[in-house]
Amino acid sequence: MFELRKRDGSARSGLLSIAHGVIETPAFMPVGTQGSVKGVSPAELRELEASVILGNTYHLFVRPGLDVIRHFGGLHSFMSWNGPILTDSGGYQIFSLAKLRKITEEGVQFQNHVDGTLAFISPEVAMEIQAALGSDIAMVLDECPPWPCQFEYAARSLELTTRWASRCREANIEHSTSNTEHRTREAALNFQLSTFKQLVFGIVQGASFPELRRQAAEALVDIGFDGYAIGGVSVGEPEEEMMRAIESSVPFLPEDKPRYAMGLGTPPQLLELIARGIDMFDCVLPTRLARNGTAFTSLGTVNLKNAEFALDKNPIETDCTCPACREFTRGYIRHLVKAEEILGLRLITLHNLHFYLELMRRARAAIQNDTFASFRAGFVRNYRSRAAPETL
RNA sequence: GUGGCCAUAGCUCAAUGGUAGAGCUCCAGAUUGUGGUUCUGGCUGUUGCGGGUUCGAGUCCCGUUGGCCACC
Repeated sequence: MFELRKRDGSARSGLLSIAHGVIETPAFMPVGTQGSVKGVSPAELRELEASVILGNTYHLFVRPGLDVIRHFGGLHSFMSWNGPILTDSGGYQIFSLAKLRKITEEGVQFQNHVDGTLAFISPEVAMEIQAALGSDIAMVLDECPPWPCQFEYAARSLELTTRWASRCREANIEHSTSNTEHRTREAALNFQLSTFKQLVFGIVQGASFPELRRQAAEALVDIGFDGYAIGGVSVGEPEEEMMRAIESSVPFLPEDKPRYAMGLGTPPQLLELIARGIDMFDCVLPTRLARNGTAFTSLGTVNLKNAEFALDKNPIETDCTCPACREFTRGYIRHLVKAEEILGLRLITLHNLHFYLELMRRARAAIQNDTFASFRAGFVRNYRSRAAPETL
């Protein structure tokens, strides 16, 4: 259940209580696509105070597959993470990774990107997989239209996505009951999994068309979900268009349910989105950029591979309390990255996740203190990307 | 000492006698429901040195220096 505790303008702070814990919002969810936040152990995630992580239905379905996941009693047990998990439905990946997609009313047939095997995912299958994964929050299967996208295509796609959302809702209810019976045969280890009800979030699509976004939101609210995501953003569109998609969706979502902007975003974007009433985020930027040597700081991103850091004895960010900054210099981390030492990627990943999670903590505190607007303005003013001032 | 082979970008190597290139390194950039991948740019040359032949030499000839191999 979601308890909205504080508002500051349109920004909100709340508590989302789910099976494996409580999530304070606004919240950032580190992405753990294949049952692992790349390079980071569950213990480290706890130390970073990550309250929820994201797993991916598509990837885990393709590999290791449902039999293995079931054998280990679900994703929590498999990866040894006992905190909340949200699973993406795989909709986005089918469109970004898989080949030979064939979309029908029933579902999507595709060739997976690992070994090319043909597979089929329908709304019911997506929910079955997520039930087997045992995630706290499941996402509906959606079609994520590309950008740019014609109105006709977006409208037709949205109708299908809406029908799929409805089917996912029904499938979830069935699984919640049948699951309990099934799970009682599992080991005691899994008892907890059998006793909770998986939440389901709908996904607002509609590309860049405000009228479609509104239709999408209203249709989802009619069906009734535990939370509402905004999808079809961060697919290459300009930032203004992304913000417009958010602004044309949020007003039609209920106040008392969490709102999740999928796949976003840069630190300034997160604050802009919080200011527009978003509660949850996931984004690969902190982890992916880390693996390419880019670290987030309050002044913007720095590419630690750059020669200027070779002799730098400062931490990535002064006063940062993350595991990387407590012990290591920029010069050393630069060396590790240049030498392709795994530790370098890990340290920057830890730092970047810390940066994102700390940003959320500060945002929550600011909302509590009714100072969010000035906090946001101050942060954004301070934040500059050396790489690309316009985009990061 | 004699004979042979070799010498081109920081490295490993290309280049019919006709505008000296590639990969790696290095220097930068991209990355938004994952992409340790990948992609995109950029810098670098007295072609070991000195002569000669030629309209034109990294390429052919002579000398020389250095390296490697074989044989005394």
